[in-house]
Parts: sequence; structure tokens; C-alpha cells
Amino acid sequence: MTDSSYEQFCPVAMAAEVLCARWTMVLLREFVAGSTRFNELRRGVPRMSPALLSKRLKDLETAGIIERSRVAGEPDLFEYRLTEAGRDLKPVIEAVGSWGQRWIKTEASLEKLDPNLLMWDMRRNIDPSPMPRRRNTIQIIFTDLQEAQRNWWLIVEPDQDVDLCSVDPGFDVDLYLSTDLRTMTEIWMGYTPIARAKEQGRLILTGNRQLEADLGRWLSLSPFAKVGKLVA
Amino acid sequence: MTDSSYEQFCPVAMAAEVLCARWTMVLLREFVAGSTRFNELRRGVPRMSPALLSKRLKDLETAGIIERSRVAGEPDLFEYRLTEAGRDLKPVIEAVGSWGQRWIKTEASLEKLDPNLLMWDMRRNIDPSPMPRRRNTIQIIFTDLQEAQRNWWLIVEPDQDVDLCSVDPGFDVDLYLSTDLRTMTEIWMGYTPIARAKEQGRLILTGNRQLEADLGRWLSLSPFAKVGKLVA
DNA sequence: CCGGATCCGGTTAGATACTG
DNA sequence: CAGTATCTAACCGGATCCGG
Repeated sequence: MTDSSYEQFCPVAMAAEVLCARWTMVLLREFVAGSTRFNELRRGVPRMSPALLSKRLKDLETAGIIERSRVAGEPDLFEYRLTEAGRDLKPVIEAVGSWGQRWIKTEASLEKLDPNLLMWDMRRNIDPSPMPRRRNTIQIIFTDLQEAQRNWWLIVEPDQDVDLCSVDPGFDVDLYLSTDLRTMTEIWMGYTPIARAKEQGRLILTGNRQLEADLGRWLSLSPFAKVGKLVA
Repeated sequence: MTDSSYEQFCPVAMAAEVLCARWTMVLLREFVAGSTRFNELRRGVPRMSPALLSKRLKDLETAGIIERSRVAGEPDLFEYRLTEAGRDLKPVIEAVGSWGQRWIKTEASLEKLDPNLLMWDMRRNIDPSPMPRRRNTIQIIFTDLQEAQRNWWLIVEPDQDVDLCSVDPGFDVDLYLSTDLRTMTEIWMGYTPIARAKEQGRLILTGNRQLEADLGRWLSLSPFAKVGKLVA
């Protein structure tokens, strides 16, 4: 380990040495959101090289923030989990994210649209409890995207498991959600209420009336959606 | 500006792009602590090269976190001040520092002793209100250090201004504080109570009885001293 | 497919010196 | 006081490859 230290006893400096390395804060957000496997983490930080991810995981393990262990029962699969010190980073991530939600210009965020990250985040935050107690299949159609990223299926199983597919799983679709990537992202971030998007025709729902009416309940928004903007 | 972006719309990622660059979190702590001038900031981040400091200041200005302006009345002196967005970073710095205070091993912090940073921090946090309403001169003697860093004088003026000198200002000394750098740092960080250090003979006070008795009131500790450690 | 390791080129940071 | 300039070392991004 090279001496890339700030050489300050101050707890801010000591913490920043490990927390403020490139990608680390974003990676920790993935952990706080619940990811545990190498390739699961990769999906949340797709632009991070696997080599750097591997290095950061080692650094975080050395720092006592995560633990690496074998997946129970599986011979050579590994998982990474937050330690108590790692779980205690949740307020830090929340403070950073709340500040970002409040002060980063809306347009700057909306220049980084990414359907993979959006759908992955939406999947993680679906609340199945207001849904009918059967399998519910919701198809999202991004009308402005090319074929490969255009269609997505959320499958909420009776056991409350949520799957995300980018190829047709073949089930009957209960609700179609037709929109564009920007509108869906604005909704997710809390910039645009669902009702307004529907009024403006930027979001069109077709299918099961109950699922449609309850959209605002089962489609949880970003954890930061409720933080108010102070700038336009 | 190269594209060193995370390319994620998530507010954590957007905020981390600017907040988690090398040195930036430590620099922001300096701002939150009240520094405004280039060389004042340098004193708080002595291991940061002036070139990088200059670049970071420009980055923070571009990000809308600080503002650069001329010092009122002075022709070519400049100052940097937090904007509203910058002041709103205080909870972020506090969250990072509190986590550090709680989870960074004590020994790791105490490997980075630095009398300049310690005295600079102490000076900033002196509370003159419990002191006699006259000039109070306190000499700190680090018995384990060489001549150049051994003696320090805190001068609390009647107008409540606090000066720090590393050369004898020539005033009569009201209180002598004789200790070693590690003990003083432990006290500052909240690891060791003043009373215990005195009992163990690691801190020796000589001079004005009232100043001595009130030490715990005018010597404010680190803002993070009250955060409890969860690890030994 | 999973969980990485290796190699290479470009960018960034550290050290030191210097200037208006 | 408030920064630049310059050179070198460390780090990062991207692509490729590898063993189970």
C-alpha cells in the first residue's frame, strides 16, 4: 500500500482516505442498496473496470468496511457484505445523496440517462405489497430507444420476488408502461409527478386498472426523490 | 475538462464526482471550519501542493460550492467563501467525520501527529468567554519535540481574538501547559479526558489557578470529540 | 458464466522551484 | 500573498485474457 495518505489525524481526513477514492462512494451506494456479488456490483457500476472494482473491494475489506466470504453451499462463489462499520456508512451515503439531489442541476443529471441503471434501481425498489397476490408482469417500453434497450419486463412473483428482463419472458403482460427514458427518469428522481407525466401524455398506462391506479404505491421512487430542490 | 465522470444520474454519483476528488473533502472541512484565504487554506492542508489547491478551488467554484472575490478594500487580495450550496455541505462533512471518529482505529489516527495542525485547530476552537477579560497568554510546551515545534503561544485578546505564535511574543505567560504531542492530541480528539491526563502526569498545568480550573471550558475539543468510539 | 488478473497508454497527483 | 511551471511517479480506464 503506497503512502497516499493525507497525513492528518482529523477524522474527516482519515475517513476521506478510504471513502473518497475514485468510485468508492458509488460502490458503497451499491452495497447500501443491497448488492453482494461481484457481478451484481458490476451491474451497478458498469463503467468501473473489473480490475479497479477488485482493488476497491480489497481496500474496503482492509478498511473493515466489507467482508468477503463464500456463498453458503456454493463451492467457489463469493459474496461481499457490509460489516457493522460498513452499515454505519448509510448516513454518509444519505448525506451525500441528499446534497446531490438538492444542489446538482436537474439538467446535469438528465444528461446521464441510462436505462440499465434506471431499471435496475426500479427493480430493487418495487414494493409488491399493494399488488394482487399472483404473478404480475409489467412491460416498460421506452419509445425513444433502439430495439436492444427498448423493452423491459418486471415480473413480480407471488413470493414477492422481483425479476427484471430485457428479453420477453413470455408471460401475459398485466400492465404496459409506455414512456420515454427521460420522463421515466424524471419520475424516478422525483422531478416529475406521475400524474403530470400522464396528463402531458409522456406516460401512457394500458392494462389492469387496479395496477394502474396503484402505480404510485408499488413503484417506489428513488430514495432521494423526497428531498426538495432548492435550485431550478 | 476530460470526461472523468461516473456517467450515472444518481445523486450520490453526481455529488461524488465533485466531493470525492482527492483532497476535496479535507479542503471542504477547512472551509466549514472558517478558512477563506489561499494561504489560510494551505495551512489546513499543508501536504496539498499549491497547484492542486488552485485547481480544486477552481473546480469548487465551477461546481457552485465556493465563490472567489476580492477582499473588501484590499486591491489584490482574494478570498474564497462557501455559497449556500457549500454551507449545505456541513452535514456531509459532519457525517464523514463522525463515521471516522467512530470507526477509524485510534492508533491509526495517532500515527499522524502534527503539532501545526493540532495547534491551528485548537486556536480556531478556543472559547474566550470563560476567561478573564484581559489578555490571556497560554504557553504550550511539547516536551517530546525539537526546538522548532516545541513551544507555542495562544494569545487571547480582550476583544476575544485568538492568536497563535510559534515564537515567543514576549508577553507574561498566564498559564503553562506542559505535555507531549500524543497526549495533547488524545485530549483534543476526545480519547483521553483532561483529568486523566493530569492524574497520569502526562499533562502538567502551571500558573493562573482560575485559567487552570476552567481549562475544560475554554479549551474546546474537536467537533467530533463527543462521538463515541465503538471499537478499541 | 463467474471472479477476477494482466498489460498498456493516458491522466492525475506529488515535489520542488519560481514569479508578479 | 497568491498562485505557476515543470518533472516524475502513481493511478485509472479499456481491452484482453484466464482458470474453474
